[in-house]
Amino acid sequence: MRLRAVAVVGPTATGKSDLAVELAATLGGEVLNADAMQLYRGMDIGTAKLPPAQRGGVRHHLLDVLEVTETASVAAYQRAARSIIEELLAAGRVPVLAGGSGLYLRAVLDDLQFPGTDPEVRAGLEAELAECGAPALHDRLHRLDPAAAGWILPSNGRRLVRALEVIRLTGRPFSAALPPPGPALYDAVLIGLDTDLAALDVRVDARVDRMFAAGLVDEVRRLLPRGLREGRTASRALGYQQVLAALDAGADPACAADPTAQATRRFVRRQRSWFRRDGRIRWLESGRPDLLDVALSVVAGGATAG
RNA sequence: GGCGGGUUGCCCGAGCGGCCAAUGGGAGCGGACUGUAAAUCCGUCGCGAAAGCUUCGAAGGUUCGAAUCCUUCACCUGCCA
Repeated sequence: MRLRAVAVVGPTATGKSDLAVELAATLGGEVLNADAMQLYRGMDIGTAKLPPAQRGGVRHHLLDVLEVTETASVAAYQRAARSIIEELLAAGRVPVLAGGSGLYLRAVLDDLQFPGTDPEVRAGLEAELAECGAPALHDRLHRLDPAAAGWILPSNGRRLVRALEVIRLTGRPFSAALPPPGPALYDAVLIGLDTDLAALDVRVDARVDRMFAAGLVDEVRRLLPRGLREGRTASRALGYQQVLAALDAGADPACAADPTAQATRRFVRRQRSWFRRDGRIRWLESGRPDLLDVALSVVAGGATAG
């Protein structure tokens, strides 16, 4: 069998991590995390990070590589992931990506190029956004780069800031739009795990309950002195965000379970709408008894079991 | 027992005679997405394809016209006893 990368994708709570471990174990590979929040050291329970004991002896990469105070970055992730993938392939090992961060996955598997960033330019634009509002930025973008202004809504401050930042830094229009999925790099096979929405919702609820029972609140408390609150990305993670809000409100943090489950259910829907339009993904029913076998045959090449 | 305040669409909550199927937020449903992506943002959201129909605790009433005014009833709630 020729050496190719594998990516296990799909919404939360479908069993991606477990399948990835099994695939890696069987194929002689290693797992690469493709989940923006599992990048963080100390964020274990709430991100459903596979505990070392459950990694089946398979080496995992890109877990615990950021402090909660650090802001995550797709571009940095892209560089790191690619360099690991290339090393693995060179060593004859199969890279198995697993995660639910759609943009991160595409950054690795597609030819996306992220123009640079500059903290000062960014800060300036963000200040302007706060003062003048998004529509003002959109007006400016419209003058500088009508194409970009056409596909970024006047209300989306975040993306307007980024577009203007790129233009200022590169002096060129920021016309980059997400390309339609082409052949994946590393000859990657994309395996999607999903199941009936109602069933998924039930699994999400149960999973959130388990997280709180397993000590998510304590985990958040432990991360506070390490700067969780100041972390731009980490403080927004599902569960962590809700526990922080409860603590701030002087409420019982255990009450954060409900909003966490709710937010997670909404997240699942966003993930689906992201992955759904990637025609390269071979969707498999999460939890089917022969999952590993079917996945292996998909990896082996084009088998139409499904 | 006495004097108040309240009851609005799945939830919270505006409206206080016509411009109200009823501001806004949340949830739900759908969608977008190139350096915070578990982020950010958009649409939709009583029923109906439409004409139109049925809503603002209940029943009456006043008015050309009421969620908005009056009466009674039910329930919730504040203060004084």
